[in-house]
Parts: sequence; structure tokens; C-alpha cells
Amino acid sequence: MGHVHAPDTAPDGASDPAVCAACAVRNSSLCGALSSEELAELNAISHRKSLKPGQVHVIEGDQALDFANVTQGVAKLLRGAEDGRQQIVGLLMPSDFIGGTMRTEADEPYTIEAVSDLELCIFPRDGFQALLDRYPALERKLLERTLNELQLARDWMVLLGRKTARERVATFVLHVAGKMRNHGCHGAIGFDLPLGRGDIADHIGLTIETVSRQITQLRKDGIIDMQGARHVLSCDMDALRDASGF
Amino acid sequence: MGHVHAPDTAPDGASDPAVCAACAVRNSSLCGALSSEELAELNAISHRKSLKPGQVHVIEGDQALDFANVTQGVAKLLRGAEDGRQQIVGLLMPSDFIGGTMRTEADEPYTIEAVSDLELCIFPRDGFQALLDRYPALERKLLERTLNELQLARDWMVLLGRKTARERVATFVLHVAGKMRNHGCHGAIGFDLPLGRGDIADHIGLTIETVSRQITQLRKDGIIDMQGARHVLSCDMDALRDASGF
DNA sequence: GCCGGGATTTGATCTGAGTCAATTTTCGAA
DNA sequence: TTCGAAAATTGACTCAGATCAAATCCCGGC
Repeated sequence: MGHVHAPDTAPDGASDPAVCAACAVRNSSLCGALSSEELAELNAISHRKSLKPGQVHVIEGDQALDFANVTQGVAKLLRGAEDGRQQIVGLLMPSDFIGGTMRTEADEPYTIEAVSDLELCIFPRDGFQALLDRYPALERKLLERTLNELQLARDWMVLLGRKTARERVATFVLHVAGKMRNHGCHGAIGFDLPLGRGDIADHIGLTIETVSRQITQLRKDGIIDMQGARHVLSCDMDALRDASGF
Repeated sequence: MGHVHAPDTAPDGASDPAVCAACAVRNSSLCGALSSEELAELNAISHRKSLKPGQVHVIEGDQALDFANVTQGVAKLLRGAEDGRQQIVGLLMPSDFIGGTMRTEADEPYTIEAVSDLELCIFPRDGFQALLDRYPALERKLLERTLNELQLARDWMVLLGRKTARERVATFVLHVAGKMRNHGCHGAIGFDLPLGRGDIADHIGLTIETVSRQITQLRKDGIIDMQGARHVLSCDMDALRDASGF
């Protein structure tokens, strides 16, 4: 991980802007829809930004970051909560795209909070929308991703509305395993949970204690094998799917 | 309600196809993005379909309805549940748009179930996508609506993940009042709840009994005034917003 | 390697919402 | 207008998960 030699060469023979050629998500992100020339144009209006764990960005109305790619790190997308209660409505990983309040009057703000060191590639709203007008492929890709997100959000509604504590935790682990997709999570390959117990709780609508108890239970049942609190050594995908409800 | 004379005349002077001119959602639906000519083209590939209360449509893979406008009636968008459990992930009212699994491998099906007499205007997937390619305004509108839906879904996640029973019911009433927007729901104007107790429960992640108890409580507290089980005579919007949590 | 503080686990107890079980209401059909 | 079935309400009791309260673990800094 981390060795990127040979920058991609686009089909038309021109080459990507340097930053983009080195970008870990050149092809897997939205940018994958663009040729080198188009990418150069997008790149011209973009800028990069780093966030340390715990730092936040508020998304609302104007100057705030309105469209961005996550190029490195993990972040949580938060909603609500002047009192303690908060709900994580999305988990952002490299190649995920942020933004989309578009022209809707964004009444209440979303918050992006970095979980690990985070790198964003930010596009000012107006410039980005102009590009959207110009490059249908970009807009199409954005539409597809948004539809995907919508589906995900709706699946999460099922989790939050109808699943038991055990099912929720199992679903979460399954979901992370999928996102990590470390070549399958079979055998002893393993991966780290990107969130601590508290954040997991806020994502699946439980408390820290309940999350902890359920993880302990899944371990005792031999469905997952862990080392420490974060590292999953292996998991029985079938049993996990089974435990995750429907 | 129901008196539509004078069909709209589009800016360019041409006139809408007859069915569309008579359509209650000509302008408020996706079709609002189209001129009369464009509408004619869309109309050419569309067909109408009626569903009686309780009838369902499954959305998946292929031949199934993949893109459609709701022109009349109310439907619920369901997810999950081979056992009893089901979650209503969306409420569909006139001018709402259904569909959008796009090319994603739609692993598990969504279901549309009519709540009242339902009228759909259906567009076969391929033809619709071709139009999407041709008319950027249509695609843009679809993107905007999808982003809206996503926002709604995420707000609902907060409800399902973090709100108490009372807050959920209050939020639901508020939400319906907004959708109905019978000129404000102040005074004695009133509106009907589009769902029965069971469906409300499935939408906000509670049981029938709890929903019933909470509605009773809101009535006793003077926050809403009802006649029968369905008809809301009036509601104190501020108190309701207050009771709905955040 | 040692230390310290936050994160996690574990235990005991409480409670909001679920479940089970009757009524009572509502509303459409005759 | 009456009737009957489905929907809604209400009550009694249960339970999954929350809350409160200690341990214990773990990891980074020294």
C-alpha cells in the first residue's frame, strides 16, 4: 500500500495533472468519469485540504465545502444533536464523494468530522456545477453515486428501524468488511474497524455498552476473531450475514 | 381541487400532449423540466397504470417498473422483511418520482404498495435513459430530486436512530402537514393522515400500540386536534416542532 | 519498560417501548 | 340506519437495551 509508480495514462494519450496522477482515487472516485483534459480542468479549480482527527467541517449554505472527494482517511458525516444525541448518517472513505445540497435551501447543517488524518480534494460549488453542465459523463456518474447513497441510506433505515442490537452490530461489521474489501476477509487477512465503540454506537443507533456487549458475543460465538478492540483478524462471512438479519 | 381547465401552454407556444395537459403534476413533477416538444417525446414512451389499495409492485432488475411518476394517490416504498418486520423507507405522493436503481445490481427488491387508489405514469427504463442523455435539464432535475430524497432519508435516519416515541410521532405529523401543505395547517383547516396506525408504525420504527398511545398523548396535550382516527383538524405547529425533538 | 488516561469491557439495575389481550371505535356496505 | 369487520385504543405485564457504576485494558509518550 502506498507504492504508486507508473501514473495512469488516459485513453487519449494525454496525461493526467501531476497531483491527479499521484492520487490514490484517480479512477475509483468521481474523477474516473473524466479524461485527462477534463481532469485538468477540474483540477484547475480544486484545492486540497487536510484535517486532523476530531477536526470538523460544517456543510451549509455557502462558502463551506460543498463538493469534495475524500482522497485519504476516514470521516463521519453527522446530523443533528444540540444535546448529546448525534447520529452518524454516513461513513466516508477514500474515493467517496461529499456534497450535494445543490440549490436546496440547506436548512440544517451536516457536519464532517475527521476520524483519522483526512485528505480532501475540494471543488468550489460554482465551478463544479459549471463543469457538471459541460460534462454529462460527470453528471451521470454523480447521479449514479447519489442513487447508490440513497439506497444505502434506505438500507440503514431498515437497520435503525427494525433490527435488533446483535443484527445491527453484525450488519455494521459486514458493511465495513465490504468497504475495506481486503480481498475478501476470508482466512486471517483482517482489517481494522474504522470507528471506536462510541462512533459505532452513533452509527447504528445504540449505546457504547450495548455495542461492546454484542461484539463480545459475536466473538464468543466464533463469528468474528479479533485482536485488541479494533483489529478484526477474520470473520465468518456466512455466519455474519446470517446474524445480520435480512 | 380537481378543476383543471386551461391546459398550460409552454413558453415556446406549442402545446402539451393531451394526457399531460390534463395531468395534475405536469409542472410539479420531473416533467416540469421539459418543454412541450420534449414532453411529447417522453409521453410517447410512457404508459399509465392504476393500482388499488394494497396492490404492490416490486422494483428490481428488469422488466419491473423502474422509473415512474406518481400522478395520483399515496403509496409506500417498502424494504426488507420476510418475517413480519417491514420498514417503510419512503412515502410517495403525487408528483413524487419512483426509481433509480439505475445500473446498480439491485440485490434486494424494493416494493411499492398502494395505500389509496394510485395512478402511475411509467417510463420504460431504456427509453427513459436515452432521454436523460438527450435532455440535460431532465437529468439535472432528477439529480436534484435524488439529492433531496437522500437528505430526507438521512433525516429519517436521525429519527429512527435517536428519537423517542413521542418525538417520532410528532415528527411524522409535522412531515405530513408539510407534504399536505393545505395552506399551512393553521386554524381549523386540517388534513388527513395518509397512513393508518400500522403503516405509521412501520414508517417511524414503532409498534401500532405505541403510535396510538403517543397520538392520544399529543391530543391530550392539546398539540393536535383530531376528528376520528385519520383527520387532523388543527395542530399547533410550534408545539409540534418542539415535541419533535431536533 | 513504565505510566497515565482514555477506551473498552463487565456488572447491576432501570425503563421506554414491545407484547399480549381485551374492549371500543370507526366506517363502509347493505 | 344498522351491522359487522377491521382499525384503533387501552390496560397489564415483559423485556431488550439504556443507564449508572466499577474494573480493566490498551496504547502512546516519556
